[in-house]
Amino acid sequence: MASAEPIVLTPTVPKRSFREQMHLAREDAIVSAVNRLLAEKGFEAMTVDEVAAEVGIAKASLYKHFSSKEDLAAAAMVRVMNRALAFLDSLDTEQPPLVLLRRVAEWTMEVQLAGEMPSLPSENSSLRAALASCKPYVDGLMEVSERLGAWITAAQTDGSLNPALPPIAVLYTLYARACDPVLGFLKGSGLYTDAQIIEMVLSTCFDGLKKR
Amino acid sequence: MASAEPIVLTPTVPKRSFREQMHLAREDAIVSAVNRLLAEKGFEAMTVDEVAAEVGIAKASLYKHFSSKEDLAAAAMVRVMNRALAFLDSLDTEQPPLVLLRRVAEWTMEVQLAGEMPSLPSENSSLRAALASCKPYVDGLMEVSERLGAWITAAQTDGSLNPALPPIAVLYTLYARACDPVLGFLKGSGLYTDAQIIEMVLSTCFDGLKKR
DNA sequence: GTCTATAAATAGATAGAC
DNA sequence: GTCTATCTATTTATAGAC
Repeated sequence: MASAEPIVLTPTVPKRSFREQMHLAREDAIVSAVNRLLAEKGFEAMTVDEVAAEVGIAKASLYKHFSSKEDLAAAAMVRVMNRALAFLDSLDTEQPPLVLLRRVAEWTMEVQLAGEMPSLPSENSSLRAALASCKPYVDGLMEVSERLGAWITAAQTDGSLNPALPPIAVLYTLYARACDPVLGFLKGSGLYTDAQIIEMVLSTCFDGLKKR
Repeated sequence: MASAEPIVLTPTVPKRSFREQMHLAREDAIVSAVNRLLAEKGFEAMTVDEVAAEVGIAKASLYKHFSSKEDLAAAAMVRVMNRALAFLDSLDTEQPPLVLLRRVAEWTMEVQLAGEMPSLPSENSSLRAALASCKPYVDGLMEVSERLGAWITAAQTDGSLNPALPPIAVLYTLYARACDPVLGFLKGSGLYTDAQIIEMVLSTCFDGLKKR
């Protein structure tokens, strides 16, 4: 009968929630390591052994969380995309669209200089296919693209952005700046602070090399 | 005695020259394949087996010409550098320095769209070390940098290039445009011709995204 | 879910015949 | 110098005990 059952001091709901939190925390640590390695050496040069070593768990345990190296990398890409969306949400949309676009470019460069921006997979990498069939990634990318696209056309309408450029060219240019090797080059020169580097690249991006 | 020696109908000098030509032709074919694969998938994803297959020779034969994968890639990088130097030599230096710089950027983009521009090795790739200790490459890179550097300062002096930018930032920006993923993005969209793509990226590079 | 141990495939590089 | 065959190390991924 029911009266024979012992009193349970730790209810199952909080307990499962705690376990889930632990689970998510562990996965977050994994994704962080992947993200860092992806930024440092790219998908091909990154090994699953390195990831496991950096997280401090056995490689086999990794595969309980993610079923392949591509899955691992895709999770990191999804997180970056979500970070981007969160940043877009944090912006004051009352500002002029050009200012918003500039803030976005600035943010991507900060992320890159922090060593947290995964470099793009080359055109026919196995990661490309995995990303293309990863709904959270594709959805996130589309969402970001639509929001930026709206600001781009708005900035072209208000006359601050060059209206001769197709919006898609502007969008791709901003994406490319997020992984621009110029940042690493200038950082490697040791001549400038991160802030100076970002200012210079923002200037070349929005104002161009020619004198104004 | 000497009178007993047979008459040699094929002198050794032309024969060795012919053999050397064959040798160089073979090596050129190898370097071409490496160059193409390097442009297509990067150093890490390129395999020596692929190179051998593309050239149509056995892998072991490759290693008679080049002692390692890094050597193979370095040879391709050296050739690109020499192509760049040859292009610089072909320019009419009577033109304004800004025009010269624009022509250089245009040329690098043409090479990239032709699938012949090797992508940059990531910061701590094994290729980096190999290149750093490859004198022909380092010398070529320095020569190119010095020539471009002279044009950059000249263009800043004559007021056509933004004088607020450190010349090294301009130089690195031009190098980065040579491997700009925007070209591949736009090409992949299928919306524009190669000439249109180059024109757009040249515009964003020199004129910036903002309206002038 | 974590571990140790190992499978299975592939990489770069070499041996040795011709 | 070119080939076939092989070595050695590494890599992705899994088996199976706990």
